[in-house]
Amino acid sequence: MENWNQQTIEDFRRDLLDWYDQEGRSHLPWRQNQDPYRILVSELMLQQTRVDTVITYFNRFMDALPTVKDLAEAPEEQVLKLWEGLGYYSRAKNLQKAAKVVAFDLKGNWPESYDDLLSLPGVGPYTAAAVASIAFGEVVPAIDGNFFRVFSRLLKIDDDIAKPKTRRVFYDIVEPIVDPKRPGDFNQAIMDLGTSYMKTKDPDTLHSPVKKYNAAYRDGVEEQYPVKTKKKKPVLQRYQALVVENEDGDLLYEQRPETGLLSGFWTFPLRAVESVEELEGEQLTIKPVVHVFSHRKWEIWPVKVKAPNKLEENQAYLSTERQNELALPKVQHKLLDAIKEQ
DNA sequence: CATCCGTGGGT
DNA sequence: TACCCAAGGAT
Repeated sequence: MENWNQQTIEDFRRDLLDWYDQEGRSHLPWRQNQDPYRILVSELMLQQTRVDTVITYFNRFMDALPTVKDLAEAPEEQVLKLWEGLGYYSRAKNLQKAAKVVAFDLKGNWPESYDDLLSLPGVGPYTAAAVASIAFGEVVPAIDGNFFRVFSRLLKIDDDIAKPKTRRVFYDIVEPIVDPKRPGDFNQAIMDLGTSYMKTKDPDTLHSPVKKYNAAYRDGVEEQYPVKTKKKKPVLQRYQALVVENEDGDLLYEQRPETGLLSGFWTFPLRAVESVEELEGEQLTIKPVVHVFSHRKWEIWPVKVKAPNKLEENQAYLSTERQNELALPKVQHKLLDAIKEQ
């Protein structure tokens, strides 16, 4: 592993920020100003999600709910509808919880330090550091995937970034490198670097503004970094989706439990089946609807069945209009498309 | 600490 | 196709 002296650190900051000032993504909508609300919303949306995907969601969200008070007072149904399709929906629920803390409990006075921001729902070490540095100028590294990748290559850090304890290793190494005069810009410059010249696949280090600091490139081992253990593949689960239409043309839905995957969302009633032979009712499609989550793969066979005599507590017939109002998970949209095609 | 938690894009 | 990845956090 490399060890930079003070002069190298200062040279690196200058080269990085000079490049950032010239070629950084200053056009991103959450970089218009340093409003902590806008920064927080963008950071929650960007967790495990690409910038290109987030931009549209972010602009729509800010148009609908421009202030933290607007978000705190909004119906959760509206917040989820604005989030529909982004995934990891607990982020949306936590974001609104955080907004309520700021707007109501703290009467609009934002927590400004890393430690205080950490106490907000949905705000972990990365997001707390990002908001503290970008919105409030605190000198703290915002260690995300870009940060891990960039500095693992620059300094040849061999620790497995999939291990939680590695965050502490990086923090100790990198904390002295963050520019104390421009911590927010420093963190964002690392992100811009990590998605351009130092991206995951096919990096362009030859033209990188910090090429001369890149030890892994110098030694011809850049593709070995970052060190990261692989994830396990999703486990296959088979279901049949019960499709029931009443005399008004409404469809039977079932609300999922308040915990777990897609918690609280409405879908067709899903029943686990061990094999296709177990399917009951009239099969509606030739091929199953397949949907892949982070850790599960659903194979769903829509079947038409007769209406139940009595609805369960968590069941209801929903009109087309109501279905459009609600945020529905992607897998439910796929099911609707599949039965519509038949 | 390992696992859970969505989705879309790239190869 | 099957797999990997992308500005992580809660439990």
